[in-house]
Amino acid sequence: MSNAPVKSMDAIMALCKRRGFIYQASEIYGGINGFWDYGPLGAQLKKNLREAWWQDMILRPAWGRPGPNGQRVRCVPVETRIVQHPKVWQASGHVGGFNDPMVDCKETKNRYRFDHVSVFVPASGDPGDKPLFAFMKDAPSEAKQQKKAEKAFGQVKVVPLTTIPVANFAKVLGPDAEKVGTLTEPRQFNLMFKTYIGATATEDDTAYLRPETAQGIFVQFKNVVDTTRVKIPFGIGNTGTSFRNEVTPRNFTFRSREFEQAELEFFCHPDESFEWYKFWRDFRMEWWKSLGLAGENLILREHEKDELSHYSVGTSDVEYRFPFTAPGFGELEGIAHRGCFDLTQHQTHSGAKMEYNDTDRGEILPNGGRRGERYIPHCIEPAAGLDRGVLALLCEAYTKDESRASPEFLKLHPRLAPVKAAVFPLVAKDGMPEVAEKLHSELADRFWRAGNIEMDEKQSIGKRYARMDEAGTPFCITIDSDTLSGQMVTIRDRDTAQQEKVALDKVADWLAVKLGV
RNA sequence: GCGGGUGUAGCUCAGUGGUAGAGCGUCACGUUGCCAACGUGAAUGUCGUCGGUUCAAAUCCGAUCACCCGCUCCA
Repeated sequence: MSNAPVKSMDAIMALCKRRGFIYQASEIYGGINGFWDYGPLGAQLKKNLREAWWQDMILRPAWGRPGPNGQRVRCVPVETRIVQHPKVWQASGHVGGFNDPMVDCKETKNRYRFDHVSVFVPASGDPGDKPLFAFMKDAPSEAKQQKKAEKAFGQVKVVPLTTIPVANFAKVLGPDAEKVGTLTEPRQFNLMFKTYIGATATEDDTAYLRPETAQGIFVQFKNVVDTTRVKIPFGIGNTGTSFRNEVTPRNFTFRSREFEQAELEFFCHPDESFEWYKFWRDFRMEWWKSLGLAGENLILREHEKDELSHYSVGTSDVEYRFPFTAPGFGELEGIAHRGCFDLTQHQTHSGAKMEYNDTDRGEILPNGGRRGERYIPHCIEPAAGLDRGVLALLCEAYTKDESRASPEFLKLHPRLAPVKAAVFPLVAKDGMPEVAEKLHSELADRFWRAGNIEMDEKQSIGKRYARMDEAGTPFCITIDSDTLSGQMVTIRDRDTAQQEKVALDKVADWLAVKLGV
């Protein structure tokens, strides 16, 4: 466990507001539960993260390194719609899976997912007038209820609450309750946003806002294969907004009802799927580390067997220790081996054939070619949350150091920092502002693709450094008397406050190296 | 959904029935010689929202919204 003190989430949120990273959505109307907007710095930070993903997953997947098959990894993008045919969500299982029935306990006010509650009942025979002891697996209620049940019945067995008729709930003792019969009948909660298509919309025109971007990829899989000359193994990436009616939006932007995903579906032959799963799992962890989430706040957690979806043979999460989850972790990205579940589901529901004709496989024919093999590809899904990524980066970057003139600052990685550099005249006289303005123009024209270059001549030099520290700007370039006399500028490093002298005409090249552009 | 807490300037907060406040930040002018320097001045609030009680409400009451914490859920 970390010895570092947990950072104050209140302080991080205050900085995010103060410096224009994150605002409450519709704030002047009192806000709206589960929605957050990005201000100027936040919008640029998130764009930089999205582009880093796009560059490292689509344009040059896995930084150009070979995959398990020894060849360069190939990925292509798609951009699919938030609104899909309603049948997409039936095929994907979301209409069922996102409608989990819940039971409430009237006594303890706790709410449980109906299919997560288990019950101790007599191993044989009738419980008579004794209660049935409900519990949550791996919760304190399990041992407590087991003890009571064994005292009442001797030999006990475990059955799911779903097998108990609602009429018998009166005999059920809730997991943390004192009295029997406090559990309500299961109720439906729809986690998908509903909408209506057409100007004269009626219930017949119901559609849903996507709860994940992945299904758009599966639905277009066949088109991509038929029109782009991709060959298995390959990936299809998709980024965009998704919606979930979270029961309890919480923890700043961590659990928002509208959020952005960056998902890759990597299609491969079933025999190679486990190797690809490990490849992507390890690369995704490395990727987040490369953006500054290094250290013990980031972990890769392999799911236990009983956590896995019924179709998945392996899933891991990249998790970050947020201030509000510490000492625990919150998920940034899930890397799932989804088998051929999704394509098979869509093949069944739509009738479209999702088989891939792999001409690199099968027996060798007399002419030297291959007979080919037809199969539904298996799929590895690294699915990242971009808003969660931004939040983790902000939390990790937030640094408090009372010994500095600017006690709060953001150690954002230069690749992600919304402002790449700032140019200051040491004092606003003696021609320094003019030199600064010229350098600012030069740098802005050269680096505008990467991010902002700012110019600031107001107030004392210390205040300007402090302002840039809070914005996470990695480099401040100061025009001083050495510039006027000897064409040298002073560049100050955000994290160390160390200064370095660089020739005025070499600043752009110096910065290009530091920014890696 | 339940329980607890909070809501006053951009941020942090004081103000418990009688004229809306402080520090920091922001802006302007002056100053400036490397880490939120200094001086002078300025702007910024329907006191979360709606309703009620009262001669009078930021303050008391009710409702509602939002955020934080716990439970629950979850990517």
